[in-house]
Amino acid sequence: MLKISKKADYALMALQHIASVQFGDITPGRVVNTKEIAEEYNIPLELLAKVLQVLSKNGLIESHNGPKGGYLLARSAGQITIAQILESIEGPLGITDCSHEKEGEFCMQRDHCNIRTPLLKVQDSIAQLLNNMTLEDMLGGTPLITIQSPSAQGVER
Amino acid sequence: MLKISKKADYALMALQHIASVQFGDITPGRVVNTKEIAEEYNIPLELLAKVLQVLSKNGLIESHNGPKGGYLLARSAGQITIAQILESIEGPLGITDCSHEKEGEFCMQRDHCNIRTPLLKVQDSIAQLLNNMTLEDMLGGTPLITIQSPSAQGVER
DNA sequence: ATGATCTCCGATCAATATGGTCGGACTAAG
DNA sequence: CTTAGTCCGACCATATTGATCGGAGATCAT
Repeated sequence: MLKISKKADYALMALQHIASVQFGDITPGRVVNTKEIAEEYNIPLELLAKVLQVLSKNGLIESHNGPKGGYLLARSAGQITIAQILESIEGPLGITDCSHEKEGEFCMQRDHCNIRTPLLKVQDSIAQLLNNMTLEDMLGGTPLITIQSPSAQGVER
Repeated sequence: MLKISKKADYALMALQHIASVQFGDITPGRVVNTKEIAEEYNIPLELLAKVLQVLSKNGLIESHNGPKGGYLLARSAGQITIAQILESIEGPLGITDCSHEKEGEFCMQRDHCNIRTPLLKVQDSIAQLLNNMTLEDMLGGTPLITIQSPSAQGVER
């Protein structure tokens, strides 16, 4: 339960990769294209492309067209939260259907609903959790990808 | 994103209702049947029935067959956690596909995966949150349902 | 300047999971 | 023994997700 979609998974992997390349010590500032990521992580190329499109559209990354083109983080890794990434792909956080009810629309159970308040509390807790975690935290937490470079030039955050 | 299924919603509503009846001051220990819950909360009868079957099968509630039959909480409200309820309906908690990988099966991205560890951390936090919240907490948080028929115990509305 | 190639982009199709429904089996009261 | 009421298990329709295809735009090499 509460499984996030594959697309969201791919988005996280891709952004982590872009961040590690862009802010790494090997080739800082390098532009990275879709194909590179897809091959590195065995992600279907076209699907990943679509995911990156959405991230670009939502202002998380910048796209550069043409040969030698690719993607670039729109802001620093510390300024991109997990919540922002997931919401870009899967839409706003909502444990229940009635989380974002507009004025005038109610779920069929609303009038006698007994679980709305406590569930919203749970939702807030999760939101807080995801908002306090950034891409930078992900870089530090796990061993970074290591591109085949014989001179292992210490990769750190 | 991270939306829980309707069935899980219904399960929570039903259990909250059963608990509030069983441990309430009006008719303590009363058995409550599917129809009563379905009508009270406008839930499709047959679907709710299926949900309750699963809860019964998983040992959260006890079923009593025949006329005057119905369901009863298997243990006290304080001993039933939200996590147990949700997992009964939607299966074990798993943010990612690789959360419960058996020995020998790996996702296609596993060898270079860079997000597994941090995501598992997030998952643990959510699990802790859901495990620390019980049905009893839900009873206290919201105004209890009020059956509007002090005289007749039976058909209303 | 121009061609060609490489990139991103939008619309389309299949697979899975969910929401919802139907008829049968059992139990216990009258 | 009859009968009404309950739980139970298998079935179908729909919606969301996963994956795919061809086209438009931009940059570099000639």
